[in-house]
Amino acid sequence: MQRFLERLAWPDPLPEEEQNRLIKSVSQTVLFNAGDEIVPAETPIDFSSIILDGFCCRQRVLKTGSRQITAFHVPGDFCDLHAYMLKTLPDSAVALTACRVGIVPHERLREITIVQPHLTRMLWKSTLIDASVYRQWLVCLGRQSALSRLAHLFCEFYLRLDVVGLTKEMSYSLPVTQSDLSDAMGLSLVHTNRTCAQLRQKGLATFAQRTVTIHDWERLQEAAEFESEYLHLGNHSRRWRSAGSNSEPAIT
Amino acid sequence: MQRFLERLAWPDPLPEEEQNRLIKSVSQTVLFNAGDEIVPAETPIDFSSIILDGFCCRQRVLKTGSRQITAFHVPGDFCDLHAYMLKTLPDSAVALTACRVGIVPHERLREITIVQPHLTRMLWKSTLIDASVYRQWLVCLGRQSALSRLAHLFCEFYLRLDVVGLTKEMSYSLPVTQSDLSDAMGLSLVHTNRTCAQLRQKGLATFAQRTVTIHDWERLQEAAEFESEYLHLGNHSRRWRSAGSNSEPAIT
DNA sequence: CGGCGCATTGAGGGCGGTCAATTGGTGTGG
DNA sequence: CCACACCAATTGACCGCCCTCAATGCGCCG
Repeated sequence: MQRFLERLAWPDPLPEEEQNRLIKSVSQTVLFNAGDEIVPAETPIDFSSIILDGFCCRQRVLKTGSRQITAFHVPGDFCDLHAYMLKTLPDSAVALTACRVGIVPHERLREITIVQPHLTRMLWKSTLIDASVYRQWLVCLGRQSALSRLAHLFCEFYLRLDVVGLTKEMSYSLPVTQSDLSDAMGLSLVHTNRTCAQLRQKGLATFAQRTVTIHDWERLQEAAEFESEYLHLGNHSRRWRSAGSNSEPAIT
Repeated sequence: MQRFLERLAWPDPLPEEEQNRLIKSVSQTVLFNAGDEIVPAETPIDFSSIILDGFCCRQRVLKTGSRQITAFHVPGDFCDLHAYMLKTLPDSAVALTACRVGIVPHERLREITIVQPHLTRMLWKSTLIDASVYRQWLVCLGRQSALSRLAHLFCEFYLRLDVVGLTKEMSYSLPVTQSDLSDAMGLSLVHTNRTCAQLRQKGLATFAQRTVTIHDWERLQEAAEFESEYLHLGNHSRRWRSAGSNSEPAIT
């Protein structure tokens, strides 16, 4: 929960009063197994979910059976804050690993919008960052090669996970299958596999044993045409403050 | 301005007090010519823009020169409400036709979040609908054929324009080039042209003289695997209430 | 009339898709 | 400890959707 609060008003700390309000708004925590549906598609819901532990995605399955992942969510992310105003979403949230999820009833969110304008803006902002990532993915899917897309995804995960302290040196655990990566980047499984091999051969990054290791951060970013601004992490990612070191906490 | 207000709390009417607040928050209106940059990329801004007349898009140009359009905006849309919390966006807003734009200083939006929680939620909601469209486009770009993508785009525009009264029978003006359509759907210009021809030959829809005419709404939706829910128009689009008729106003 | 922007058409090629088989790691039960 | 099942990763062969290059048509406007 704490790491979630750190990120919400990022890079500023969230006032204590608002922290408490948010913590109180979690009515319960729920556990899911890998593959479980956290939130079903096309079903009205009256709560939103924060990922406290584990990885999940939002996905849509077409009539042909093909799947498109529209977003990945890591610990600290709301996976369906968008449902607060929209109630029903056309895609479902699915656990990619075992997940611990905090449930926030929409009624509590509504109260927040009435008495906590600043916190409201921070929640709003977090959905706008989601949208910014969607737009970036549109650029990747529409105009970038398979190699660039995968490289971009690996860059994105690196920064997102770094903020919540889930990187170690230049590598991080990415507990998803190549099939998941394919369905996110609009590629076939076979081609994703070959592209991973290419990234490895070029000395850019390796994806193996569900772990990404970045060999050459500079060249990986170039290959991806990666510009981190769309993630709106400020320059406060630990990466930017002291490369390699992960000793100092970002915000208390 | 009025048609904008109708849509914001859609399908409910926006309370008069909030309507006035919004109207007052427009500090000025500005005119742009086709091709003008309405809002530059990577530049901090302190206002957001409502399209009062004309069509615009958000777009990103890569180093290779290729362009990806991430969104189209029609009259009544905020084209960069997302900039309210994020301040800087990596893509620019560009006028596709002559545009009349209402400028809303962020300071006014901030005041709204403090004293008008309901209106705040409606503005938040409109950005969430943007995000919902982005996710749908991700599905299109990632997993659908060129034919499906174009068909989907034509369906989407039909409903979005219908809500603001910009359709006539089963056709509407879409004042963009095939090149714009290509850059939105991640296709080459040549292939977009051929796919338009295919849509016409199949009797689904025609795009000519910057006008889309839908010949077979049912089959067009099938080809696109189009489900309108993601637009969150409720069932209040005039299309759904009385097909073909456009006499009764949706909301006063 | 010439220039310009957009639409259209043809030819050829490559990126990435599909089908299919194999390998390897892991967990389970005999 | 091995047999087996199962899943993910890997590799090969082939193919097609869509891209690129290039030329032509067409309407508009100065």
